[in-house]
Amino acid sequence: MRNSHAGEGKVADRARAIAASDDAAPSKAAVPDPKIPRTERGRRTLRKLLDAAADEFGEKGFHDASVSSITRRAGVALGSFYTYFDSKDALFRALVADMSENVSASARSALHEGMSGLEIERAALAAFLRFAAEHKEIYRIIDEAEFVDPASYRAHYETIAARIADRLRAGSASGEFREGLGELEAWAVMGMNVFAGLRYIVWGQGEGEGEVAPDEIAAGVNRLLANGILRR
Amino acid sequence: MRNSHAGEGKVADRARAIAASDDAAPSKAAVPDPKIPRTERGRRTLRKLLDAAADEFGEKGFHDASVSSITRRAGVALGSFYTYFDSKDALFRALVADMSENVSASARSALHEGMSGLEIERAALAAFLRFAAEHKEIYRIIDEAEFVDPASYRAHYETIAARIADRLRAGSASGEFREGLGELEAWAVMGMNVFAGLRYIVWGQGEGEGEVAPDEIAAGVNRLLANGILRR
DNA sequence: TTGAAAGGTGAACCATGTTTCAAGTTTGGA
DNA sequence: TCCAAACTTGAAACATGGTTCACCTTTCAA
Repeated sequence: MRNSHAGEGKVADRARAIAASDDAAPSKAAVPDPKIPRTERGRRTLRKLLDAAADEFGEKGFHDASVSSITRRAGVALGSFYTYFDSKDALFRALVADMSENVSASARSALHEGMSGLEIERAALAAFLRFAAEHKEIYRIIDEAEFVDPASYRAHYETIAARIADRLRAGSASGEFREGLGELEAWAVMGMNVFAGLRYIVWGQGEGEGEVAPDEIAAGVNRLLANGILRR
Repeated sequence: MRNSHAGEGKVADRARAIAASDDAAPSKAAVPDPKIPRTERGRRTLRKLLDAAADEFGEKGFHDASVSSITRRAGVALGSFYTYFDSKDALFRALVADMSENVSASARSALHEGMSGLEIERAALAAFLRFAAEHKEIYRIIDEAEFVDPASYRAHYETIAARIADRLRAGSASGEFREGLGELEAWAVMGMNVFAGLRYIVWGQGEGEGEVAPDEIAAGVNRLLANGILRR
């Protein structure tokens, strides 16, 4: 994990998103969690903590991660942590909310006007896989939310499923998809996507490396989704 | 959780499976984890501990579960726990191995000679859903294995995926399924199944109850799997 | 320039929970 | 009937790590 590519970037925008943006935007009622810093120095520290936390949680999981280790990574004193978060849990929740939002946003931005229903599903999956490749922590963090923050865990999947269901119904309405698609199918689609990402992005290829491109995976899953497995 | 239906049964067979069966069967080299008891009393205690642990882990998750709470449930002294397990982790591992084995067995036993490829997939899913309905802890326990016992977690899904992949390839070979089905499709199928179970079995219906029968769910997913979403 | 607010520090406090242990009690084969 | 092995017990030793706190430093607006 650590720094897959350059140093900056990566979680930096995550941090920024949470830590009241630098410029305009009147704080949009912000996430309740991090106590928003009032000075530039404060924003930098919060950012360091969030970045360190994402790495730490991604590597060790919630319970093996420790606040002191996080502050150590961030190069900050233990006590400072509590200037920004009420608890280890609060930090985790902030991270979950943010990651959840980021995946959605990422998928959303991959969709364009004029795409067919099928293209939309393929593009959304490809975007998700690319996001996961860039932020492998997402799986561990979301998965662990099942235990640390069940409400967010459920909300995460229900939100995504709802969005997929809407798209499927729209496809049925337009005549591109068959009738009768709904929630069940949406959950099935989501499951396909999540597991494809687990196998090929998070765990990578079994043996002699090789990296399967997100687009190939998305194409394969899309074909299955379109026509099923029956020979026609 | 606790006692959905009658008292006995449920996890009892799980316990028995691990705790060297009462009757014949020369201990089949047993799981390395529980130190196999030498007396009848010992076997009873081990069984009680395993049952209590399955409930406890299912309800609270690994970290919030405590050894003392487990022994309390089991009606056994704290110290006795260490007569049977080296650690809390060891107990958890034993449970994961066992549950994993039980799901597989359950699905396997639902398949009969002469079923078509499609029927096999439907039956396997229906069996899995029924099993999950009876042992809702399975989701939490397997999911938590990602953090507590990563190797088992991976092994669990890889084993299942491999089995599905074999069935898909067999279907291609027999001409029932289209060509080109393989690992990717297997993972996608597994994902559909897992998420369908999460949504409809573990989380139940969103609003006004109603219980969707495993068979209905399996039928719906099976139709998607067979023909996809495109209108034909 | 200045001082009040914001931020930083880390030792110490605590709560929790795992594991050990020395001393009984029960079991079951001889 | 007998006793060594198996099993039980629960208090206490330990380990870990989250959270607090009293005091110090930096920031920044006036």
